[in-house]
Amino acid sequence: MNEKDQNLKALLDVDLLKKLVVGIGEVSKITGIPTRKIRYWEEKGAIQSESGAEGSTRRYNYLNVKKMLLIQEMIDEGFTLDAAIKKVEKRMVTLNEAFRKLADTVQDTDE
Amino acid sequence: MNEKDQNLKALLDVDLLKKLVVGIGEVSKITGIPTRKIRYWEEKGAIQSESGAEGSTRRYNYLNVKKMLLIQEMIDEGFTLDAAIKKVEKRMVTLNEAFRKLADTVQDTDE
DNA sequence: AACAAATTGTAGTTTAGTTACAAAAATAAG
DNA sequence: CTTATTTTTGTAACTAAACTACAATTTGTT
Repeated sequence: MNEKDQNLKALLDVDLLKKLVVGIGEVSKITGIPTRKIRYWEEKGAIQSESGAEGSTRRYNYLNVKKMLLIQEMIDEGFTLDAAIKKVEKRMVTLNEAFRKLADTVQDTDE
Repeated sequence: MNEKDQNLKALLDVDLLKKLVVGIGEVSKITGIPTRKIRYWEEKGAIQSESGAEGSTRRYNYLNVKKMLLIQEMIDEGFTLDAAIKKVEKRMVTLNEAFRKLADTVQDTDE
């Protein structure tokens, strides 16, 4: 493991990053998407919050928020919501995979 | 910029990471530290939430949470709260700096 | 115009968080 | 062991954030 990776390892706690889940109001502030719209997108299946049980409040992780930003981008470019969802879904496969790999790189014990 | 850095750049949106601020309940779930204790530590100046105005709710970012975890570690090792705070404060200088550098590495436009 | 897709509004309710008290444990000092 | 200090915990009364479940409006298509 080289120096850069070690620095990264010391700094970036991916386990922690995964647990940093924010409320819908915060997501709205971050992305500029109204909360009402976020809930609608979720109804449509565009995004999945970690709400767990019914009656509890929605929580979104890093990748969820990223996904919303991407969907919004697509829509701004003129795609319909459905088309945007499909496009972004593909993109997310790669991102999820990359994220998993990053977790490995950073979390692995020294070689 | 090498391939690894590029992958990292595509994946890790540091601007977004900075904005991922969680509520006190979430922090409590993540760290195992009771909310009451978190507020006490904040009174003592051990941590600083991004609560802005009075009456508003506390928000904690990645580094805030990291700091709490470190303080808890120190306490578990037998340090007093004050000693733990001082120790961790030093550690955080480095972490903050490393974080700033990471932001640069990842956010810089291609060379 | 007519239909469907997408977004927005909101009343009433639940959940999460706040402050400002005080009390109880735990640790250190005399 | 007693007193003082630090640290942690409890909780009542209140405010802020989020939820659901309706419906209405706006936007885009045929």
